Amino acid sequence: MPELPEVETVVRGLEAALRGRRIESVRLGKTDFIEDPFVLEQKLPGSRIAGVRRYGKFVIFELERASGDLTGEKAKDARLYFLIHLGMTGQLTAGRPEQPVAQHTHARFGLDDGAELRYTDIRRFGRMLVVPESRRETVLGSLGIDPLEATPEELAGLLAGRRARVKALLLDQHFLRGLGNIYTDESLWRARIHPGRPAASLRREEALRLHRAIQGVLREAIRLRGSSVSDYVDAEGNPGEFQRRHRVYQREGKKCFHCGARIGRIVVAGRSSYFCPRCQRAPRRRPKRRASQRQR
DNA sequence: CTTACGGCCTGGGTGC
DNA sequence: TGCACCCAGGCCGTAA
Repeated sequence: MPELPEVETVVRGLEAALRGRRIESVRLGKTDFIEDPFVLEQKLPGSRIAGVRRYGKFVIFELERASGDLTGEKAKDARLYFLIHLGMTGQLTAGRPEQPVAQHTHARFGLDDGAELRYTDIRRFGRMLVVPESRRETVLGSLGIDPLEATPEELAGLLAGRRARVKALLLDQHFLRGLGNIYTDESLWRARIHPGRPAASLRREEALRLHRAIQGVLREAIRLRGSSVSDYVDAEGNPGEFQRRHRVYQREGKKCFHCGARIGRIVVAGRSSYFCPRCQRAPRRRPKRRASQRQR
């Protein structure tokens, strides 16, 4: 499941392999995950890949249109953004066109050095769209801050005053951009915070610990080239290694690396949430507002 | 506005 | 061999 570290790994691989290349051809298979397939076929051939970047879980190809076909007013849209969200099972790989084509490969882009960029996606939960500069904000503008760029104060400030459960917020791409189920669970375990805690109930010290945990987990995961749980592979088609370092994710019933208690699973924000019931204490049951009810 | 929740998309894995 | 069912992440609509 591509989250921030996986997308970052893919982007670094693509950047190294594709920067400066010109797209020569586009071949599409199933297109129901593409906003407008015609625009892809129309705009991409002839474009040069000026750079490949990550924004949240999006891969962004910065494209420069050949200068010849641009005039006057349109020049400001000379820069196009080719946005790809890998969804759950999306893979973006760069290789030789003669390599066998994997099942569920729905887009192939021929490049001017003879290489081929391929998009493979079993579930097609991914997304693909081309937007001009002027529409970039519409698509990406509502996303939250990048967890690797956020300062401890920033995160603590955003969590304060929110009644939603902390895990729901961490998963919300409009709150933080880039975390998914694996890295929220791993971060919360590391910070020893129960996923069901209301965000506002976190003490300052806990919020700072969470910030530290998130950045630590993400940095290590990037260093190990992401987690390959089901389908994820990097730009060269190789799996990552961080799944070996998972401490709670999909470890229900196994021993906690901290305390030895059995890892539990509950549903929070509609997602399976793995946690250690001893290290990550459950929030107090909703206090019934009876004056007579006393604590402990 | 905020929050919670159910449903939808697709197809691999599982259990019968 | 078949088949119903569950689940995954993101998103959207609805209700409180």
